[in-house]
Amino acid sequence: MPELPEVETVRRGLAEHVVGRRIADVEIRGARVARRHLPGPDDLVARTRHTSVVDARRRGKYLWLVVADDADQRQALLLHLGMSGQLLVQPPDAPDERHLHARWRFADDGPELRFVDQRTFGGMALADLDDAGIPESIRHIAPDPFEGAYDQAAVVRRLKRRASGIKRGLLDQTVVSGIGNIYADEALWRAGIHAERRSDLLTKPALDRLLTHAREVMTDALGQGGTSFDALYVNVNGASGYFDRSLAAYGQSGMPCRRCGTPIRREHFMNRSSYSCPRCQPAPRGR
DNA sequence: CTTTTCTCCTGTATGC
DNA sequence: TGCATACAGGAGAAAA
Repeated sequence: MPELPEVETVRRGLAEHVVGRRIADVEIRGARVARRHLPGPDDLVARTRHTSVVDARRRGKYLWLVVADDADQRQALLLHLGMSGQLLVQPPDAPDERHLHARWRFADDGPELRFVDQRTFGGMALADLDDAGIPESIRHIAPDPFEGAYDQAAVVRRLKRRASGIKRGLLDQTVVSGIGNIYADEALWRAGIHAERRSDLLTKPALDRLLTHAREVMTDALGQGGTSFDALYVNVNGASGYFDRSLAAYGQSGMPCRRCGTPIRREHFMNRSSYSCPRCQPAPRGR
């Protein structure tokens, strides 16, 4: 479940291993992985081969390679890992992965880049960059808490106007991006707020503290290389992150709360699981 | 307009 | 043992 810390870990790997290299060839297998590139996979291949990778950037859970052609016309190769996507830097002679969907070979004949995705919720598309350097197709995605463009007071004002559960707001990528189910639960646990508390009934200071916890828990996770529960999330070298050992709420049902010892509970919410401490995060009345 | 629900996918775990 | 079902959930389309 790659969220901001996991995607940032991957972005750093791309910055180290791919930026500065010239793409010699691109191979896309099947129609699904490039389904959001409306002109089709052949168009994507034709427009990215023989370009140079000049940057690797990220907003929320989206990341993109900035590629430049010989006239220095720049475009974004926009990538999303979805649930199970991996970007792997592999020796050209490494055997194909079971769910290999795309491969980039480079003019230097060095390691190649591969997009592997078991569930294919992830994918790629080409996009134009706007004046701020953001791909046009993700203009609806709000800045994430690590960006200069992030305005926490503005996010607080938006959450203060929403008449729905606070966790929905945390997960809404048009409000604040990068937070998924894991870090939403961790931020809510740190803040002592139940997922279904109404966003507009929380105080602005409480919303501000919650967002600060969200940024801090993602900073902590980034320091551990992200969270891995299984082999589905790995960095570009195939290595797992270690933040799963530090999770206080997510996936911890039955384990004692690290603050008060009460067993962590699991509830169903928005067609997924929510984990919280019954004592530190009391459910709102009238539910 | 805002908010909610549905759908895409496949490997793993669990139940009968 | 074998088959059916639940579950993991990001994001966008569709519905309310």
